[in-house]
Amino acid sequence: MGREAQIGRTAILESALAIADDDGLDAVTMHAVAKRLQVTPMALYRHVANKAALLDGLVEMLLTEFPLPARQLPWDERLTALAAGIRATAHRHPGVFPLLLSRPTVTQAAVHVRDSIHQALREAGVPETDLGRIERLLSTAILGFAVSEATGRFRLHDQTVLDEDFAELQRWMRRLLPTPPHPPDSGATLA
Amino acid sequence: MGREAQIGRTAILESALAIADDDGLDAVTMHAVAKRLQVTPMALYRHVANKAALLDGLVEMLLTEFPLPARQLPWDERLTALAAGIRATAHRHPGVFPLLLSRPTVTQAAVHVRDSIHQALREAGVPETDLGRIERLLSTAILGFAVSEATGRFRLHDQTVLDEDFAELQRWMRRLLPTPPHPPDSGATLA
DNA sequence: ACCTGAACACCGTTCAAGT
DNA sequence: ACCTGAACACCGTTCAAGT
Repeated sequence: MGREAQIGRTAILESALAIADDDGLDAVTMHAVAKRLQVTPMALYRHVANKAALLDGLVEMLLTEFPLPARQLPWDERLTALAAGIRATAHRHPGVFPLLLSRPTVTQAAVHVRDSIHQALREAGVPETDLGRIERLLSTAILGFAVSEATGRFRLHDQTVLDEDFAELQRWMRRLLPTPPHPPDSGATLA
Repeated sequence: MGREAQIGRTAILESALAIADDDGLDAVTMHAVAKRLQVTPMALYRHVANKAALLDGLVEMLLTEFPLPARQLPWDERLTALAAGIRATAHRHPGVFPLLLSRPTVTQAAVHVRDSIHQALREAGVPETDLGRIERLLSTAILGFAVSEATGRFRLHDQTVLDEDFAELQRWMRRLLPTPPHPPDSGATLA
């Protein structure tokens, strides 16, 4: 019975991501992915349930790319690094990235990202009851900006302008959180 | 030669919007729109250039729905009302709304919305050089949240939770702007 | 001027058949 | 177990033809 598999779920997702990066999300069709793998479209259905499942897999790949910052870093640097990493992923994969704004946090990788933000907010002094809300609003602001860049909503503006926009957004994030991340390095903190 | 037109651009857009509201954006096909108008798909091409132009038209319809608040209102109430109106449009048209996050501000209706925000920010004391940046960040945060609701990213949360999320987002907006909108009504302001 | 009919190259997906 | 071939009901869009 056995027959050595020519393709697998990972190869399918990698092909689909490459197509999306090169030619946009609309170019990701079952036919196109199959062609890139030198296989018929129907061969894909042994490895992914359908096209929706394939897109879910692509989103999970992006989430896995987000660089979770080391726990040793101060919480504000962790938030800043995570936001920058998310934005970098949007720049690398503008075709797939907008899908992130329509997926609830249910997969493993998505939960890890959220937990990382929760932990940083905890250390920032956010009360436990507010963690969910603050995380939703912060991640929505970051995702909204990154999606806008990915889709070309800001296409009339120079990259330098958008970089400064993002820096300002980062400053807003900091201003909205309760406590300063580390006290100004004066000896007063020892008193 | 003349032959009385059976359909027009407006009827096409209204049909397309109704289909999107009922069955989602993917259900908006040239065939489906034509069928609803009791016409062949090819008849549409006399009134819209192609499907992309039809979707552009839908976005313009949503922008026209945004209720621009009266200029007599204090600027903070204007921003609050505009944000609430944008969110209400997302709730009414969840299928089409996410397209707003991929369109630059070029059409007439979009420019009117942006100008309305610019004027409110001016009265808030935002320096002229910062108007563009602040407007982009504020509108991105509002759109990001509304799109998240429209797509179902927050589908695991109750409506009451999301209402409170949005209220908190509104408070953030206020906190980030330079001056208080109207002095606290104590006699001290007369001194 | 506006709409139709026929046609084309695509889609996603099924089913039975091959190895 | 995995892949293929044939098939189906759709897509967006063209072109020439009808009124």
